[in-house]
Amino acid sequence: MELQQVLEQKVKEAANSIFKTDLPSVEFQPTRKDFEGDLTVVVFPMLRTIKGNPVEIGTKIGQYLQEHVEAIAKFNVVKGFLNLVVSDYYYLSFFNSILGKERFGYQEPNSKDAVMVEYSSPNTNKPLHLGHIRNNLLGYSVAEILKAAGHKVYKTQIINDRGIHICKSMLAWQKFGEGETPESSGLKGDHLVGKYYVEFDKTYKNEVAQLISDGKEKALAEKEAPILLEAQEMLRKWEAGDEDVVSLWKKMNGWVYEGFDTTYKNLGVDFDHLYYESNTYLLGRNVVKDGLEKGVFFKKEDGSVWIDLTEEGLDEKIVLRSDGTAVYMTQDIGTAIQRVTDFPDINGMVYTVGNEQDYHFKVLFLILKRLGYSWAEKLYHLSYGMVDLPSGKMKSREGTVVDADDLIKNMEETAAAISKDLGKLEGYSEEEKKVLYRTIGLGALKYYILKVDPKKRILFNPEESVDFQGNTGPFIQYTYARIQSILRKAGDSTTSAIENSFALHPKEKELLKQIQLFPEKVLEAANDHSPALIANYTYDLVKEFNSFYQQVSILGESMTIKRNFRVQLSKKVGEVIQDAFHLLGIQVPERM
RNA sequence: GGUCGCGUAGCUCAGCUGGAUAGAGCAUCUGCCUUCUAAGCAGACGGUCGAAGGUUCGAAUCCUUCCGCGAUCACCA
Repeated sequence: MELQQVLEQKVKEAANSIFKTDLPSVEFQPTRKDFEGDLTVVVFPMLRTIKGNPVEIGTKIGQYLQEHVEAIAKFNVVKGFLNLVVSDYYYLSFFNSILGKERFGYQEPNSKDAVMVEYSSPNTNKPLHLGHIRNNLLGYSVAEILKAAGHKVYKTQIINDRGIHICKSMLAWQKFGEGETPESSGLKGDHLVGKYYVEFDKTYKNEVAQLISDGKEKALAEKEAPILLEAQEMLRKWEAGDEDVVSLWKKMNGWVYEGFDTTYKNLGVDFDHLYYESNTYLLGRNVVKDGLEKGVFFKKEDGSVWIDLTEEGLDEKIVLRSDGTAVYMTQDIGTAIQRVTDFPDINGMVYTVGNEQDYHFKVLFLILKRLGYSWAEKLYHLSYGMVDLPSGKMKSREGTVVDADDLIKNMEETAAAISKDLGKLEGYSEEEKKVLYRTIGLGALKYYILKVDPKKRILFNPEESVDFQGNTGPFIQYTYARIQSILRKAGDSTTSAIENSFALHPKEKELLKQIQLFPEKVLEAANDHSPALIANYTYDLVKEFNSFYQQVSILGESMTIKRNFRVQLSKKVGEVIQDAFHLLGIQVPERM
């Protein structure tokens, strides 16, 4: 990075002194594997300001660089590409400069604006499923990446604890539950509540079918099924503060939270601050009233309030019902403002929500901008694709979901089975093994999901399950474990100083180049809100290391200088793997 | 219908701020455990980058049109 800046300067200098022209910019790229060199200057763009043959121009600039830049050892020109060979000395100096640095690649903590990252935000009427897992992993990872990029980060979620959906579970439990509790049934709280949500749906469907066979029209039957009317009545009571309903609501939500907590803990995600919709759903109405006075919104004859977004190519959007009650949008406006009030230092928020809500967030951000909030410019919808099954969409009501808890358990079991098969864990206690199986199982799952570009949809086939070989979490964890094994055997060479007076093996040089990329990858991932960039970077690093490991003897090297260097190089690769995986929320094992 | 996103090897994905013969993994096939963990390494096979135009010295990458898949356009959340 630094070298590239120096080179850009020097190339401009060269153009100036040789061709008497100013170059607006210089284009670099890593040299392709099939050519000699480390960094390549593309000559073609210069032809706009320098007339002549690209090979000649490249050669002249190459000569200039070789003479004036110490780090450039050699060069060659192929067509319009000036390939620069960077000296071993340069890479060794670079390595020395980061040797003692912890978390090389992370920026100074809290050196940038505070950002709030929202993720998870589930409904409280059913357990979490694979879709929530993607959301959680993405949100958590992006939060960690933003931290590493220097931001202060608040992780949050808004728990959708009120509404018709939870009333459905409550009602079904009241009718059919016979006082069942998590304790009495042995069911995890969220699963118990989810069970009654499914119960409700069954009854509802039966009632609708009955009404239809009695001669009702379908649409009417769906609106008038007695159990639905009852649920709606229950919601009204809740809003009126009916004691019995509220206390049932508290009890069942409590069960769900306990269940969620377990799942979050197992997944390894956490939150700094929680918002509950039951506290925030009334927010926003005053803001809308103010906005109405300021002319941001307008009122229709029936009293409903709207915003006109046709100038932006969107439609009119309702922000307050004619009866004065809030819609989803009203609430989100209020919540956003509330958050900035609660955490005055935040300048920017990330909403981790599926791409089915793209339109909603586009509108929300526009409204906040029109209301004149400066931070509204820095809102980001981390929109991700749905996780689908081969059979289609996951539907909780119909039971066609991959349950989060089941999936995590499955992954652990698969990891255990493979580990036992390989049998490399002699000396490990049962407890240590359990921890390891979890590390590997979760590593496989998290990597599998995070390595794909967030905006792409994922087709998850439970039959084929998640791989443990190739471009996978366990592959990377395995490399880390191998490195730790070397370090255990290396003795004092893990800390001895590095001399930079020897020739690098090509594999060593490649590794150093790859390590050098880490800081910019972190910034890029933060900028793009994409954990996939970190995953792919780590994979490339690890592949490079394994190739080195295979070809070059580390502990078997007889020259002490080289042996020490290789040990330290391996150690640093291990650190980068660990730090990179930390950004994905994945643990690394000492052995596996 | 309008808007947005996606379409790269049999499968899963990189590459997309334009640059050299488009890269990995899985699957299939071939080698490599008397040397630091074979969840590994080395190699073979496999591509009209959805299609057609355009911009450019140069396009998987940018623009237009079309096709396919998905989402969205509620006084639902």
